[in-house]
Amino acid sequence: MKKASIKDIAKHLNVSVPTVSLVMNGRGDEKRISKETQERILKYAQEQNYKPNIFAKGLKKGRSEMLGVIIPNISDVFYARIVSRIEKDAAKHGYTVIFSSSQESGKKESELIRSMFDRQVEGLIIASSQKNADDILALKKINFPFVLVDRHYPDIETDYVIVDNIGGVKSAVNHLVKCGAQRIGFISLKPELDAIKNRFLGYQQGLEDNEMEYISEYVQELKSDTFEEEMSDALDCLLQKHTAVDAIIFSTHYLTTCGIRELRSRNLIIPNDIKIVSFDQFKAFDLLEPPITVVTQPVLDMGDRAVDILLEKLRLKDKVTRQEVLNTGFIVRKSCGEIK
Amino acid sequence: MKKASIKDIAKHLNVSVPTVSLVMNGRGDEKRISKETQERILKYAQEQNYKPNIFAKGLKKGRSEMLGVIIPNISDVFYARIVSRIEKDAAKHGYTVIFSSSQESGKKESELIRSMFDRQVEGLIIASSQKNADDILALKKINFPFVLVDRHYPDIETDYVIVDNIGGVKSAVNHLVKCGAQRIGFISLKPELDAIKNRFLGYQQGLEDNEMEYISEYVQELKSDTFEEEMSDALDCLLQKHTAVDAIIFSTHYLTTCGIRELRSRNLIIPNDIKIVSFDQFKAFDLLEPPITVVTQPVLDMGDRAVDILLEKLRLKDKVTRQEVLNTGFIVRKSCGEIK
DNA sequence: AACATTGGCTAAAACGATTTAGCACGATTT
DNA sequence: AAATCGTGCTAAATCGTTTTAGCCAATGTT
Repeated sequence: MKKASIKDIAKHLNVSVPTVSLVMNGRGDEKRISKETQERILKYAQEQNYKPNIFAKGLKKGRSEMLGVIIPNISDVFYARIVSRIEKDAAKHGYTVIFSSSQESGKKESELIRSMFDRQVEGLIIASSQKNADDILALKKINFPFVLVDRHYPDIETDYVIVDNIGGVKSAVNHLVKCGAQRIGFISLKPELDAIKNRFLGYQQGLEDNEMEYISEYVQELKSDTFEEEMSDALDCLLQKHTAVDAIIFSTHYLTTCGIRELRSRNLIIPNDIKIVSFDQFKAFDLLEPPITVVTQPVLDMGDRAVDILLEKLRLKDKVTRQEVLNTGFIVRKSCGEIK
Repeated sequence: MKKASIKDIAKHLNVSVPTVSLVMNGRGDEKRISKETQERILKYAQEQNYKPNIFAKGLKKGRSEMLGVIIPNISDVFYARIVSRIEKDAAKHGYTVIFSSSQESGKKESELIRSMFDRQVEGLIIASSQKNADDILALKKINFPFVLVDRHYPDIETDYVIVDNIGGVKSAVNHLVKCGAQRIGFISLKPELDAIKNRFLGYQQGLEDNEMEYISEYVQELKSDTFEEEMSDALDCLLQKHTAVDAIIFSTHYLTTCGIRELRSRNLIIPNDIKIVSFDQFKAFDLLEPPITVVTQPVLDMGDRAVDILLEKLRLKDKVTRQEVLNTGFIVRKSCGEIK
């Protein structure tokens, strides 16, 4: 567990430093180092538990064998699971991952990109705050390998892996209609992220497909940092006496939990008084009374695909961009009642 | 966003490389470089967005400014939150964090320790599988700076930050007794981890403090990879007709969720038929019917303290070991009924 | 006038690897 | 006998920094 340098090895075996280096890098045959010498070197290196100094190697080769991952927030399970998958996949290919959270701040994200760049990561995987088009453009300009996950910039052509938000919400609308919903509300966030915009589009298109009227009062958009205070008013709007909705789609898991708390405090019974669907999975949703019907996102696949694409980019060094839109899943539970 | 080396800067300003280096490291005054030269260098470096090459620096100084974090599983919220805090704290002090998950495997953990060591991290924070005493001893032997969090080796003197598991469970027992529980069961894991052993000890001591008899049939220990299948039998044991328990303490959040599923399927009403307390918080526990009373762990504090201790160790390079046992919290909800 | 001090820098070595170019020797070819 | 080739290695340069030792000119001291 202590440090033997290539010099120590060379000295001890009476060979030159380059000879050791070549053999250790499997270039012994190519450089016609005799089998015998090769074996001596390999054996002794093994004994000494020799590991090349990563800084020396990085300095010479300009390669770090590190990938950077930037996400909004590691304590959100959603991102934690993506990262866990990325780390596992990257390790399989000899890459170490360093990650950092941007806290949804464009400025922090920008700093992180630069800092990772300075640390010579070979590629980046970014779930962007979407407030940082400048850096994304800069990365693209210098042809630095990166892949966006979950969040992308629709106006910038990049590699990305995202989820079919439109389709996901449409499937929720369709299911609610089948269960007899007539007036479907939509509680979402201020449409700062493309993903959120698309969930709204999915809602609209879902209504259209089912020949239902779009009523703007049925849509409530809360701020992501104060939704807990705003939820009550939002529900008031949706539940006004004469035109009360009989179903609600929540566009994120935390809106769902927050909304359920509020509905409970109004003594509304799910699904009798109101049916609900959550876009985005949360672990205990099956434990609630009633269990909550959800649109699920293919979290692990996103991690896998992002790494695949990044590694391919690293290998081919091409300028082709690869885009993937993954399908959502749907788990029917009791929060929408029965299909009629 | 491109690369200017110290050489380029030196050449352009007609000064030597060391001069630039000294100024950039704030040692200009100490080395009596004229104010004027210092300003020229700083200004131009700024313009060129000069960042020292991290490999060259690391090579020369033998310092990486990286910390390694090894945890069982990043997709467990508990560890995700710890890591998020560690990352934030470390960044404040100029350290980058690299982390990896051991998947509770001693072998994987050992590989990770070695790989991080090879990557020249300056210190490690480890939530150990506790199957890897050898490496921990080896690290200790060479006086490598590391801190254990959440999981420690009671037989090895190291720095660590853990939670008062005994006290936490005792507070659960006390509360249940106050609510009128007479026969308290305990559902836990096979005692492979010290933390789990201590939760059991807390249960025993809690009973003792309340002058209740310890009945071994009231304790069920499940395997961590098959607890879902075993839960049903475990509950059967606790709920045998004549001697059925009237309260259960679950020793982890996932045992709690699993247990609740089973209790529901038996149509047992919480807290009327049975009272429950969960050791370890889970986000939706307040949303269940009834909301679940929990023993909370000071997750963020653990992250903070671990980084504090590690940085102090790095600074002082002493051999003193620091141990901290953090207190648990307790949130009373309705799953234990009312205090009588 | 000889010596010491200060100010303002720089030369050169070092960190540990990789890479390029090429040497020395014997064997083979012409 | 000279030229060529193959074998098995090594010397030296290089990557971008930091650090140690010390140079040279100007000024101050005795």
